[in-house]
Amino acid sequence: MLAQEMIDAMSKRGLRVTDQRRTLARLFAEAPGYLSAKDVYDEMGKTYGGLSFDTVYRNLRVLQEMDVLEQFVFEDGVKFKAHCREHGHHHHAICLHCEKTYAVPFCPLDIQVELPQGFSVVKHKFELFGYCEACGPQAEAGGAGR
Amino acid sequence: MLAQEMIDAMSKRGLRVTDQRRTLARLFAEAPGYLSAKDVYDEMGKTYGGLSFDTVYRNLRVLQEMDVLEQFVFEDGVKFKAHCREHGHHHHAICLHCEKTYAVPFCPLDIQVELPQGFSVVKHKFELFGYCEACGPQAEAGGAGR
DNA sequence: GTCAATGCAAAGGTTTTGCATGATG
DNA sequence: CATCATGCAAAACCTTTGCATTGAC
Repeated sequence: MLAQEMIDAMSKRGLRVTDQRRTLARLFAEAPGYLSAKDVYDEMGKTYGGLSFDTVYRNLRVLQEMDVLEQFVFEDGVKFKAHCREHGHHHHAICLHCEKTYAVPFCPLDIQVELPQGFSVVKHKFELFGYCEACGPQAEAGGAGR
Repeated sequence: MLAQEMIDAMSKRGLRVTDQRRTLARLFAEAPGYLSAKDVYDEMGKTYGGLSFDTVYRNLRVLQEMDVLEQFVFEDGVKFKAHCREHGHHHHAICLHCEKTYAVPFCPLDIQVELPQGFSVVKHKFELFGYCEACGPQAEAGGAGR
């Protein structure tokens, strides 16, 4: 998602386009992978001296509620990335090194999965973790495993 | 997993079997679903007056490191349950109402999933969320969704 | 000018750590 | 009786909330 698209989305929904939000949009548009609230705070802090944590949280939340950002609960905390442009239902392969995500069009539920007796599925998760072509398995040593 | 098995596992690994750990084992052996640290604290607090949070956390961590307990990161926090007895690789269907988990023997990776170019998989998740036969879809209203 | 966004301060919740006390093997 | 587990207190951490000020439209 381009920074401009995110900004337009905010504007269209009646949110005010501030300097900070422009920078936030650019940050996520350019980020290769996921960013935690702290990542965002640190990165934005370089530009904005008196930046405060609550503003970062507020903006992350607003943007997530607008579907501009996607939230993902990692074992070491919540992180965000720009909403992916992939159309239709799909899943993700996430690189443990660069945390970039790749679309996986296949969905396990499209085939006949044997469910527990009488279980009705509401939601499902299917995620692959590993190393992408660019990072390669050699990245494993210093990887972001866990 | 039976409470006695958990206790034996602790003993075997040189941990001391205290009253509290016995109760903890029983609690997880009897719990239908997942328990958060707070759930455990509240439940154990009924029996132990001066129970402290740090002890609960310490024991949960120790038991998890010993593979007696399984940890699961829900969107609303970390929860624990007794390690499941299912043999071999499998996945889980989790009831959003009672949080009980059911084994799903099928694994998506057993069939030919088209992966991103050059992606090497290290780990994967496949989880189903919904309502089990006992709870039924009617539980949805008061369910533990989110 | 009006209303939303920000910064500041403070609070709430969760999890961890250090140290004296008490219980287990 | 040596050591580990516990309770207590306090801290660290993450996230949220209320209020005055600043800035966008």
